[in-house]
Amino acid sequence: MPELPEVEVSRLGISPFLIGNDIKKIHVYQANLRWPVPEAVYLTEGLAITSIYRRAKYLLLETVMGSLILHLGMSGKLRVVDRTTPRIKHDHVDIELTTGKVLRLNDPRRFGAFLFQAPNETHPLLTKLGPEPLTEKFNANAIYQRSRGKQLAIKQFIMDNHVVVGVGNIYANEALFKAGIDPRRAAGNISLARYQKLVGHIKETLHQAIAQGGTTLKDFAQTDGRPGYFAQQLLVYGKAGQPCPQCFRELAEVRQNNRSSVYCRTCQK
DNA sequence: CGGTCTACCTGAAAGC
DNA sequence: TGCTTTCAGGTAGACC
Repeated sequence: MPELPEVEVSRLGISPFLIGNDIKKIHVYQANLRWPVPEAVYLTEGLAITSIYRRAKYLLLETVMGSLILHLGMSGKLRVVDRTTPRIKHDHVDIELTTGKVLRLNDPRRFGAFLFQAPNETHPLLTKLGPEPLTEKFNANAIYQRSRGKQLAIKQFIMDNHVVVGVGNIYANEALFKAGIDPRRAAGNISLARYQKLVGHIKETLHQAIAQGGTTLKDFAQTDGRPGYFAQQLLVYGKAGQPCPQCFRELAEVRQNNRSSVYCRTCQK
């Protein structure tokens, strides 16, 4: 499922229901997510959620005793429902509030996570992450320098969490198309000027998707339970064999590290 | 270290 | 129709 825009949209969607309200009880129906759910999550029962922020694709719900950490993996969804709403298949975790609302995590593939971090600590998973893509810390100069000497394909380079977080397969494809860069090109073989273009397109693409409520394919629903928006304008992802939106020649597809890359042989070099 | 590959899990879709 | 195979938006950790 979710790429960064969906996670950000989820954050915006759930915040009004959660911030300032008390956690009544945490219900873990399936503790075997990507990592076992730690007992420490129960330390937050009885406490108010003071803020919710996002780091990469992790959501952190803060209380004075520590933060609950959520990750949606490939198939996770968050919804805010009434306490009495019956659970459905793959509803694994409920964060029940004293308001009668419940933040409910549904995740068929269980690649998601529900973890905890103590106050003034950073969970080990969050310590090695690269810059946020929508901040100044992610800029052309920095990744140009970092890419020198690398034979790694540019697509894999920008999907590396140490380089920049939050660029998943969909947006890597889209941004490379907009920047006119062949996804297979060696990262170390790309000029600063082209990195400037690429960085701009990554930021723009993510901004657009957030603004439109997150790209919605089959797995995402709005956090208040309404179905999500459908198909923002993706230019190339999932469109192999169809005409390039720019030159109308057939879009090609290759696999890189087991992930599909769709690109235009003519427009991307 | 840099780069590649597997593993985790379910379900939809495609192939036969 | 039904069985088998492939693929899916993530990413840590093992491996060479």
